[in-house]
Amino acid sequence: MNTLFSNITNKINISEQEFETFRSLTKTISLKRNDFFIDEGRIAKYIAFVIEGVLHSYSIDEKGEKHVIQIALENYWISDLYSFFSEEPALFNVQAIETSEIIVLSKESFSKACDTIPAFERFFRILIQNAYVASQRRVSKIYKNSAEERYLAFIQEHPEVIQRVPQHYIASYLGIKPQSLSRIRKNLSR
Amino acid sequence: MNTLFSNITNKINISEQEFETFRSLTKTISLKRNDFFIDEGRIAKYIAFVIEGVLHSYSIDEKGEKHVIQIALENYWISDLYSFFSEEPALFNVQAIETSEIIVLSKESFSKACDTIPAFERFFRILIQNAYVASQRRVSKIYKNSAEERYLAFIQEHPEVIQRVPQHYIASYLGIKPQSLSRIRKNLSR
DNA sequence: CTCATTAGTTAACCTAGGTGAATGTTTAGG
DNA sequence: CCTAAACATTCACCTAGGTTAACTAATGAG
Repeated sequence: MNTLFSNITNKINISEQEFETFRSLTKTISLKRNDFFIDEGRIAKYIAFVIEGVLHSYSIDEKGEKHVIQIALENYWISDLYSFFSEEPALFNVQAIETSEIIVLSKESFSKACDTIPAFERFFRILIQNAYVASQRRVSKIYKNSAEERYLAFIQEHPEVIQRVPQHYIASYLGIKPQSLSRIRKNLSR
Repeated sequence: MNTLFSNITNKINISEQEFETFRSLTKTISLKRNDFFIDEGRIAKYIAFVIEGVLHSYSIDEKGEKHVIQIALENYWISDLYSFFSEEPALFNVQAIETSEIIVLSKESFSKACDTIPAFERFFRILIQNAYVASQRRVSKIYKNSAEERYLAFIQEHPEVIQRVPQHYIASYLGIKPQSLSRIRKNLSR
């Protein structure tokens, strides 16, 4: 069962033939643990769909601290969408957490896809829209909930991530230090 | 000089004629201080462009706390874009801070605009994209900077807002209590 | 014009989460 | 299969920002 096909047809209606046309515009690449897919400061030429493995996006601040933005495992799209669409330098790094297999789409192929299959324009609008909503939810959660509440919500919403991703990535995603996550987990375990 | 026309032509190329077509799909409405433009829980039927005045979007959490998401003065678009595009109930309220004049576009008119003037599809993709980037920047700032740093950055980036909007809106936007903003301002003034 | 309401300030005290450092545990890769 | 590196835990101490509450200043509706 093709995971990319169902990911797309969940959002827009396209025929298998159209999907094949789209698929021919993409290529599949492998990444080893810690390989970079996108580098902060360079233009993001591709967006990726994760077939196998886990990637994450993050930025580094002036104090050298890493801040995880997104953790993407199988069946998720990841990139610096802003850089991809605007062709401005990327604000984030995107890097593999474990050995991964991804399908990548370049900006040119994206344009071709939109030209030949009009529904794709809408697909990518929805993709950004979802990313936007996710980002807004995140702002809301930071303001409304304590780190402990955010951690509990994260476990609920992403149990698979908890299984597979080292804890300090999750701490960073939640906006706290690994030590603090440790403390929170300890309190919860009583 | 038409502020809406230049707002649009900054992002896409359209003729004056096309703009007039677009303009005929919109209507202008006035809001008094505290009037609601969008209610949390109901579908956002419109997006607004502010001609005169100030609006803000916010949500209320379980503890009854208000959290300001966006403050929009002249020449800004505001709505619950997620609700507008997905036709799901709005996550936010949008309300006038002072007496305002806005141009509104309904979902149907939006579709018509996209059908008759293809470039508009792109215009709205860019609108969401910008909203998305703004939201991501906000997450970054919360994680990377202290409340004082965020306040200083806000003054830099939005001096007009500081002039015109009561301080507690800004405190809420920054994610702190009005008392804390007062304290920060006091510390800065030495 | 005026007064009730809304906005802002200050201060004493509290708490969630950061810091630094020591210690234990896993794991990737030669 | 071993070991250096990466990851996780714990603890003592610190600090930014929250809380409560009292007080002052500004302002808009009648």
